[in-house]
Amino acid sequence: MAKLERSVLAVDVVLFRVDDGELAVLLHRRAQEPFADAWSLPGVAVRSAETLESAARRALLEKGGLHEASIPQLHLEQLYTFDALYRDPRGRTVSVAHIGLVPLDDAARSAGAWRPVAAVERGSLPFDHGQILETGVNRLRGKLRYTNIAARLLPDTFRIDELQAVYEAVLGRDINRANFRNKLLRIGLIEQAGVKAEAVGRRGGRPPHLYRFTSEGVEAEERDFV
Amino acid sequence: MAKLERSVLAVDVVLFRVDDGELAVLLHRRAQEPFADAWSLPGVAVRSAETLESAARRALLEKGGLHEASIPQLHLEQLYTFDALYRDPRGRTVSVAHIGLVPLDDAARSAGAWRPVAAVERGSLPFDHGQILETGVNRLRGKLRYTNIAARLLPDTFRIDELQAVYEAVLGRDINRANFRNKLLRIGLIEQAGVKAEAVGRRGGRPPHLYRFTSEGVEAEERDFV
DNA sequence: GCAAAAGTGTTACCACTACACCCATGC
DNA sequence: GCATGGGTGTAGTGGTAACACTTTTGC
Repeated sequence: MAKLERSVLAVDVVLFRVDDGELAVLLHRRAQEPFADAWSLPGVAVRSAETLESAARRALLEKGGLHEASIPQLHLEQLYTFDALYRDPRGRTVSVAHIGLVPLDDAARSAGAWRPVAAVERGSLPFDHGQILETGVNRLRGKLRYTNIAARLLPDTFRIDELQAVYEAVLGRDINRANFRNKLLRIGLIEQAGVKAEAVGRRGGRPPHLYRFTSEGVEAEERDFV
Repeated sequence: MAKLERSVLAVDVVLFRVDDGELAVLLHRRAQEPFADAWSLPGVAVRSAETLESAARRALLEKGGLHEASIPQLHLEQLYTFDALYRDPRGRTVSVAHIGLVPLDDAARSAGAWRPVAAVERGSLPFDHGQILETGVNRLRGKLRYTNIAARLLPDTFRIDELQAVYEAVLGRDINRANFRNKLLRIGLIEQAGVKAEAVGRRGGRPPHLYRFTSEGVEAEERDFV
């Protein structure tokens, strides 16, 4: 069994994006033992002079394979602190897991090893990373319902069908198009950005308006959105 | 400024109970510097061979002044991990804050230094404990809305007016008696425990039934209760 | 009987669901 | 014109809020 004399504090990051209607997560191929060559969540040990968030961004830089420029803008938030005594065979390691979100249009979407969440076998991940991923997905689903966190998965302005695709990818179910639209506008979560989107890559049909999230934070909203 | 060479992992606990219609928190009078004699949240450094939850219970035992017998039964859950670089003047200390709940009838209610949450001046608490307390209150309020966490603030069977008092104390607002009752029974959160309560300490009026929380976990409920 | 507190029912309103239909554009 | 997708309105349904009313006890 692992030795427990010294404790290490680490961070692991569950970085999400929505890709072509699917929720995807960034994985990292481990170079060293233990679990060499296995796909894991990117993570690093926390240095004594950096915050957890800094460490999480460093994990994405050093282990994530993302473009460096896109990392400072990413939305990052704490997920949960995992502390099982023997979760790491090298010794006691407490890991503060984080969730990160990449916007649809970010260049980071083309870099790194993205895998559809539905295709990741939880048991195949090393350490307790399967549990961390599961916790992350559940948290993201929950926050989508009562916060405006979807804004961090989209560009500043977007079409409503893109927004709906994000909700459907994360929640894993279909949503009625008309009601989705009516509700989000009625409660003031989003508003028209005025201009009409150019018809890039579209196959005809009425051109959509662009929308943005309203500035008022909806963090403390009391009701479900969807 | 503090030195950052070595990192310490700690836990702090926000222990709640409802006392006479008021939400109360357990405080601890610090014996040593820094902040000697100040009232703070109970907390300890995590040992390398114990889990965070064990450390949190140990904090309640060593710093909380509770009866030892009531500590193993307490509901405990992680709140958030606080990591500001200079939150502790002695050096880098990352603290995994926890929420704890004591049932109404527990003997622990008579032990320790309980203070009404509304009366605790956040700025008077040492370190970032004011922020931790605020985060804890908000989390408790949130979970009351969509989980059965109120069960951990009550005995196994209870009267509906006691349950309502818990909700009102935590949420900080009045609730309509008839609708509260109808809804919680309709959605199956609680059920009759069959017997009628004895009229101990009551001043007349129809004797109330006793109720219990239904066994089905309501953790993942999608809708607000209140 | 009267007060007090538990328990039940009623009504108006509002939000959600499902669905039909209209609008604006490409071809 | 026709297909395609964006945008709007409506009827039915069900939950919520406010409140009145009934029931069961103590005195």
